[in-house]
Amino acid sequence: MDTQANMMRLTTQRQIILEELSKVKTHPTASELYDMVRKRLPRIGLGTVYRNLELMAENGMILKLEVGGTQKRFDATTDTHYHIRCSGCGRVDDIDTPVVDDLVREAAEATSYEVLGHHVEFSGRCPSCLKKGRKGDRVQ
Amino acid sequence: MDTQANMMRLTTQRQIILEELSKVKTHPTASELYDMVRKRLPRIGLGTVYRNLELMAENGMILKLEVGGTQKRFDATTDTHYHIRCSGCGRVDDIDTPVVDDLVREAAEATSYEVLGHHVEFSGRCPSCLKKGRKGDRVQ
DNA sequence: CTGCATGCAAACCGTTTGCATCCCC
DNA sequence: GGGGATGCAAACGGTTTGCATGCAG
Repeated sequence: MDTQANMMRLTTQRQIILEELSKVKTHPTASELYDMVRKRLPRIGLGTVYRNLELMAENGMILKLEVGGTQKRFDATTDTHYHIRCSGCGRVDDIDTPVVDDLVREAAEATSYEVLGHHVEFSGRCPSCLKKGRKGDRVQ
Repeated sequence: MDTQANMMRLTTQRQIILEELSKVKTHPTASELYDMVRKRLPRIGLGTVYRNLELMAENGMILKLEVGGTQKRFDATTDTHYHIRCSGCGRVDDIDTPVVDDLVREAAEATSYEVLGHHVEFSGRCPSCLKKGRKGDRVQ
């Protein structure tokens, strides 16, 4: 009921933000995205990026990932899928694992909440952090 | 290898923070905990609370929940379990659902990461927010 | 006496917001 | 001409950190 309702204008900024986000398979933070977009729109403001990411997330055009770490990350792929986050460098990748809808059903039985969705986040170490050795564990 | 190694001193502050955290089944934020602890240790500093929560999380004595929302939450129960977060008020509760270890196995096969753990976070509306009606959806 | 832990306050960093201007309808 | 969108910069809120002091071993 929020999804297609209040359709917003597709301004140049919004379009380019969306394009840049769609272009990558990483899950950039707002300021990473800001840097990417700024190469094409040098005068864009950080605030505009935040505002539009928020708006597009509300309208279901993109996904706002509230994963671990300090910064929010964004994803142009909106259908439910799981993520894995590297505890070494904070990088987030998709995990190509079947979504377990049963989880929601089970949860619904186990709580007095109205269960609306779920997200699974794996944690681990990405290949390049593995290569760098087992030294530092702390990040972000 | 980090867990019991650098064992730290159990200062009064640490002990009381731990006690207060264990006392509740909610998953308090650092400043909620700060308020609770301050009733017993009026001169404690917020920094001390943060420092000690961080330390205890590193030593596996407590869990740092990096769930959605802006603030981190803490949990004295350290064995893996899932959570549900109210999109209305941000409250976080345990979900009494069997932990799906298969998830980790599947994930391990689907990625080049070294998979270390996982967390499932459900989202929904808590009883009291349901009661308050369906109006505002936005929070935190 | 020595060093880790604390209290305090300032710094930090990601995000949000107020406001004047701009641009599209 | 009017209303939403933008750029800019200041404000915000949660967390971290530097530093002088305190306290346990």
